[in-house]
Amino acid sequence: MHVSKNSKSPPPSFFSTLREKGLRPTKQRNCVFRVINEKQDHPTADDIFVRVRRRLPTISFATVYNCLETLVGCGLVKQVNIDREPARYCSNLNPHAHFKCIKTGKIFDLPLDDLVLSKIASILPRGFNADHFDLSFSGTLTDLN
Amino acid sequence: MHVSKNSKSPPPSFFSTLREKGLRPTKQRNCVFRVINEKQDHPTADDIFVRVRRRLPTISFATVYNCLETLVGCGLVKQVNIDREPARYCSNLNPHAHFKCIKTGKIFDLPLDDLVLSKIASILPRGFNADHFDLSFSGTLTDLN
DNA sequence: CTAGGTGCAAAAGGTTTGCGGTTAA
DNA sequence: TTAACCGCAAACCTTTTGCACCTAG
Repeated sequence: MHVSKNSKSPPPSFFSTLREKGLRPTKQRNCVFRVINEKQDHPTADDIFVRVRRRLPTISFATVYNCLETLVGCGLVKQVNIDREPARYCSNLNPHAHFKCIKTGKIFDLPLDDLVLSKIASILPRGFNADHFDLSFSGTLTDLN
Repeated sequence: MHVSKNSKSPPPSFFSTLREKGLRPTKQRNCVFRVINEKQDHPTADDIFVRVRRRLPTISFATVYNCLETLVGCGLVKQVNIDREPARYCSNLNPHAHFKCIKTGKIFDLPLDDLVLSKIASILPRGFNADHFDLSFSGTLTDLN
């Protein structure tokens, strides 16, 4: 697994990233991308559909799914899969885990530093080459006043 | 207690665990449990249905799902969720991560020792109390000859 | 006896697909 | 101009549910 210094990369350019792959920066894709970036609350496809539709009242569900697939494929957003729940989408492209509060359903990002990343990578035996990993927790939050 | 490698009876924890919860150790539950324990290949509900049906030809899909839910709820088996794929079931109750080979689809267990477990727990900020975590990798296997 | 479990069929729910019409480059 | 994309509806696939019948304790 690739482990690098924990430098925060500049926000990816929506237009240049798509163009590099020969894909069109359509208004639907742009709008889906902006909705995910505006509010860091890990919306589901359904949440995104509702928010996008306020700006593009004719967009369809299928197009939202298509846009999400494209954006995830380009690395412009991340898909978050926790248990068997509907997929959520996340604009945080830095290495992080997720914590889901089982009382509120809210999802929190937990940043992962290089030390933790290398410890996680050390789990892999020789010959196991990971492209990708997912770490998620679920539990409750203590009210610390 | 008689214990042998090739014993066809399930580990006693099956009966006592269910009884402790006031649940019945039915032949359907027993069979599902045995199928998961016999072959450590992370079968899906569908795989389990096919294998169980060879022994209990009248068992229904819904019953397989019900049994799985019961067994997972009792802690007798673990449900493995990787990405958006169908759930898989696992008899390894020790702390472990999963590695999925993207070429073959095969799933491997990666044991987690106490040092790694405490490092993983250290990711949680104050006030985050995790009941549960999931760690999974995906990638390829190098043929090491 | 009876609470709990099974089997069946049908539905739910998230996601994907096929296709005719539209649009960005 | 034209390949890529959109919108719509229908399909897909895993999982859940409602209900009548059955069974373990």
